[in-house]
Amino acid sequence: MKGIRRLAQELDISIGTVSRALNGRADVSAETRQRVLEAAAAMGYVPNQAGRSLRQGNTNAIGFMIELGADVNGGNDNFFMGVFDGVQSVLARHHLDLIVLPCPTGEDPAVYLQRMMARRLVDGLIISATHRKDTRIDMLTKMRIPFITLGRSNTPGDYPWIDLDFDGAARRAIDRLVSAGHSRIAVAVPSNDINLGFIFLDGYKAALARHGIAFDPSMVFRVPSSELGGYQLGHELLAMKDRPSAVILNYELLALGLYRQLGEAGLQAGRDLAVIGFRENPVSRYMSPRLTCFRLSLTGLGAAIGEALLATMPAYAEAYPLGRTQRIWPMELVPGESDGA
Amino acid sequence: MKGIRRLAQELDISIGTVSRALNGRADVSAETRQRVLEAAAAMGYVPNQAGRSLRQGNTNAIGFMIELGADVNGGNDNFFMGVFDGVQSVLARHHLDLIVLPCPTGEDPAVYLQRMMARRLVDGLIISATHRKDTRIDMLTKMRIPFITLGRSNTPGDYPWIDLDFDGAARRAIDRLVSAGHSRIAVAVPSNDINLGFIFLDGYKAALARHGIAFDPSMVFRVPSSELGGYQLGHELLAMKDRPSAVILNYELLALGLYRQLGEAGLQAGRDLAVIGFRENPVSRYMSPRLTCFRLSLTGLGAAIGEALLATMPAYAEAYPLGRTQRIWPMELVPGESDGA
DNA sequence: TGTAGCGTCGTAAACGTTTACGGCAACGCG
DNA sequence: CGCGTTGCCGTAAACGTTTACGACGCTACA
Repeated sequence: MKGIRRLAQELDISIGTVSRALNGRADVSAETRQRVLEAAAAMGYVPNQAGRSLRQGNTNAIGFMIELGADVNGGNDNFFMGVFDGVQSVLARHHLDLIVLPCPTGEDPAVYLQRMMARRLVDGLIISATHRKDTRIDMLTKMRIPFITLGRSNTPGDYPWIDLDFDGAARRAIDRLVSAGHSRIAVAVPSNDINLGFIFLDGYKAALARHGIAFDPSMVFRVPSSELGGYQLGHELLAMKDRPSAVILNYELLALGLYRQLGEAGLQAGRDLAVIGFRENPVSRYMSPRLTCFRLSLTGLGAAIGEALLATMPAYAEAYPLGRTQRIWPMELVPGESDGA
Repeated sequence: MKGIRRLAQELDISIGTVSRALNGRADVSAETRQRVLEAAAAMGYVPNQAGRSLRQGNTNAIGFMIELGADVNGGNDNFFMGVFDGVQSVLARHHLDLIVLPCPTGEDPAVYLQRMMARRLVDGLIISATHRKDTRIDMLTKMRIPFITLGRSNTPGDYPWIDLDFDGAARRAIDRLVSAGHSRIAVAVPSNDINLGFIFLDGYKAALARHGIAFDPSMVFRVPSSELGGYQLGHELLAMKDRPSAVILNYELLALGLYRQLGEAGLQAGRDLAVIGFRENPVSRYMSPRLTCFRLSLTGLGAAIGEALLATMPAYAEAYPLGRTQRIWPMELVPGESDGA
């Protein structure tokens, strides 16, 4: 005899009553409930999730899919660790667990996602690193699985998302550089189809236009989102005949490789080239010169994502009124030493 | 009508036969199997994991618990991303999925683990960031859940583990520094109870002894495993009356803060202080000066962990003969510019 | 021809829960 | 006193699989 049956036998009551007592239903006397809870704690009983899932058709878990491929921005650093913390702070209030689903490098994210959803492991899903055209969005809507994306995609449709303020960051970076006298400003974006690069680039163009500066396609550099990519960027910049005086980076760790390349040429960021990076993290905070970049609350972002996801699930409608969130997450510019200001 | 029942009805055969056909059992004709597989693919049928788990008492998933606390070495970088890839390469061969269980910052890892195991989400578990005394090990052995730890603990018992070669790394770092003429060599280890710091320190002491250098407790610095920790380390080093001429770091990103601190004093690693760090990653490869440190294959490590875990599970005894692996993972010294050689 | 063996398949129980339903006693009220 | 209501509980079905068991038809062989 195992599980709830053993517990019921021990207490000499029916398994139905035990279940109701544990689940906090009203039709069980206070005294019985007390006895059940104590016995459960004493015997270390915890309901079998498979049985429970089978019966009620849900899992009480939320999934967070990440891509392990090195070229995906954020896969390389502590970004997700902070976000996970934020998501869990919300989920914990509803007895939901967070499980992370790491898509192996080289596997098609859509195929991986299909496999994982087939396992019915989670009730809702957070997907990150949205691509320019992301088939996962159609797939999830078709499967009627509640989800939210961390990052907009270009895929049409009215799906929920939360995204960083790439547009605002690009605009403020340009504003800052222009008012410091720069007019030839390069931009580095990812070389893959992750959508954030496209948004960043759009913001860059719009900001230039606002200042009456003509867009020059030769100022756009597509490089891998890695330290190596920054090194390559530096190489290309140094090889130009009339070098830009400033560059804004879509990924902060590009700065490390760029610094290295500049240093090898006897140059220095801030003095010989103004650099503004995208996201503050411990590394960018301790680089020399310290990177001028944008700060955001990772746990705050995670919590917002968690709440927005639950808001799409009818089961949590009383806590989070049903709705499809589409939201830009704000970022704050933190001045460093790399932009020469 | 849903699931396997619908599939059976469609084909006008019994659900038992359908199940056997899908699971590759012998007692089903080749023709029937073919029809079933085609129909399943056509209807997009995939077995409900809850039903399957309930019946056969397993989940076909392996868990990987990580701790999100910032002070845990590895939580800050791409370490786990590489290891996940390696683990999955092995698990995929056995139709096992990897799910990552992130313990929130501030929650007791043992309590978290208990909660997650109660869900019966996984058949086996990988735990990382082993503490000096890690209650999770006793807990898992008592619960008879197959597991392996990434990192030794000081907890007694004959449990399986794979750990990096901290001892060898410390020894080779010391050898290199001594033969370059250094005799006052400091060491930085984590300020928390993660076990790897203690092993590193033991290796440090043993290596010094081998060279006939007396151990000096004032050469040991316990700092948080973060860039800030490195900055603090630099501060302490610079404040000493007779400064060591070299330092070895148990965590590579300490170097970033240390470099910063040195730079602010007009000093430079390699020239004014020899620095050897522990683990190579993209950041340490692009720092200036490039960090002399130790390289390892992350995916190779992950694959070894996956195989060692499966070797503890009777269900996979034909693929991996039963046994308890205890193994030191080798690392290779990659010379940089930071040790002045 | 009888029978043993084999290949193939259907039947039904079992896994551990939750929950709809009904029953029973106690209680209140007209 | 009759009857509806309420509080509490037990019964049993249902969730979607897997698998032990037995049945059936066929072949092969004595």
